[in-house]
Amino acid sequence: MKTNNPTQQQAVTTADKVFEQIQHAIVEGEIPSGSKISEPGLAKHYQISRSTLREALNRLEKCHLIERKANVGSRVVDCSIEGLLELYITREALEGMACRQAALNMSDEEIADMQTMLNVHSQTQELKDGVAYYQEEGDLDFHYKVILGSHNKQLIELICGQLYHLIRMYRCQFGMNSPRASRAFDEHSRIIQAIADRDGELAEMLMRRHIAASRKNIENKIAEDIIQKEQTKIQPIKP
Amino acid sequence: MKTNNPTQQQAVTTADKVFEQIQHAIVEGEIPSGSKISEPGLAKHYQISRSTLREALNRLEKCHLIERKANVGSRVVDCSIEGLLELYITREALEGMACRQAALNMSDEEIADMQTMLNVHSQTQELKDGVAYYQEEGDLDFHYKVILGSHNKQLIELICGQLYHLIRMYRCQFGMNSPRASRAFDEHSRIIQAIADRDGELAEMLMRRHIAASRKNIENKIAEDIIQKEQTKIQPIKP
DNA sequence: CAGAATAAAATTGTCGACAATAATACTTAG
DNA sequence: CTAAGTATTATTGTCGACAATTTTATTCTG
Repeated sequence: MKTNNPTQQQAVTTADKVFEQIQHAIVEGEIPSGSKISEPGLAKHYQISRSTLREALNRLEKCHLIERKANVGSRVVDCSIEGLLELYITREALEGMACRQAALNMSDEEIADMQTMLNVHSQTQELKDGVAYYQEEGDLDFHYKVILGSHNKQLIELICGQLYHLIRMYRCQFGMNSPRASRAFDEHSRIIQAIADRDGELAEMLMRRHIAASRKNIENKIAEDIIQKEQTKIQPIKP
Repeated sequence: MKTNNPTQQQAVTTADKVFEQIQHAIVEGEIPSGSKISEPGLAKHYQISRSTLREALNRLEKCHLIERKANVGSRVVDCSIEGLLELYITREALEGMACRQAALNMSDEEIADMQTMLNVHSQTQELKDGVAYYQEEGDLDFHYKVILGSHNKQLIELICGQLYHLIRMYRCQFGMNSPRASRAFDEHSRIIQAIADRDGELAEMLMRRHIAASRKNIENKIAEDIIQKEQTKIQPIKP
């Protein structure tokens, strides 16, 4: 599974590597959301000093995966339904604008590139017949391309560098590989069309509807699965 | 001058205090934008160990005031015109949405509070007769209240905790205490009205126009002052 | 004299130890 | 037996030193 986003430059320092490992562990739920983080414990577990662990924790805090309080310690953010909805509202605002900017700033090559990508996804989708694959990889590919297409460093950093880690975490924790594949495909198609037409206003509107629809879809699913959530929580590394 | 934003909890650890000092120094231009940061130098200057300085640097990186490269070091972000425009576009998206959410989620007391604030500013403005005061303090007060009124932690953190430090930095570096006071006042007034009417759609639209207008205003001013910019750069702490 | 290769200096990353603060266990008074 | 206060333990914050890497200075070769 391709979990990493395109903005993240390659890890060179050991703090970077440990950061990625812990990030993965949090996103996948191996370290449960809401749990307290023991600095000595984690440092020992990853065979590193506490200083470099703290360096890694700082990066985790940067992408909002943990929260720190002075003289008390760090906790993994907990995944509440309200938090998820707030996240999607924020995403709607940012990606909507990114999509508008993409319509203005993307090069013709980038647009052509995205259209061919959509065709590939289309075939894959026909083959796998509406299975979750599209949602997992294709969906992220599409959104990343649009965001990068905005050519706006602020937007790219905020969405790819920060929000999307949280989104992936929520997706894992709440187990949503939503069955919106075919409808999402149509929506993606129309968005690309608007971008190709250089119609920023329409592109933004469509992207916002796309995300809002996704949010409402999730809202419905959660009401069903909410009881099972407590049981599916995976054990932490250190009990 | 009230430079701190409302989300920032009180500094308790020494790293926090040094962070605030450096933050102030960067925003005010005492440490020039684009300059390299010497860890040993700054640590000696603030009489602290390099470890706690690095802790402070991590927080500065969190609000996008410095950038780090592995094994190379930190630089203060440099204030380019493109960067400023990108920042305002991002702000337009986020604050627009915050304003929409404020219209939906603010309590009646909060709204009343904001209306009285506007009256106070109105009088102050009449007294000082359109001087920059309104832009400096009143404008920030208004925007902070709207953002907090969204009751959305994601939006609040992103805007108040991150973007606004950069915005203040740009304001200082480019010396913009813009003379849009009276017009901005009218715009604020209409936004509050939309919020009071619980009209989220209109509130978002008005806020986006308000920020877009501010952006265009800046765009014009910059073209004039751009030559003087290099000369007005203040000396760094350590040469 | 110019440019590449090498050596020296400086800077960043990592480590282990100590100090300050918070959480826990225990003692003692009511 | 409960509750407040105190002592103990554990955790976080800070420090100085060493290792790894980059930058600068120097040397050597064409």
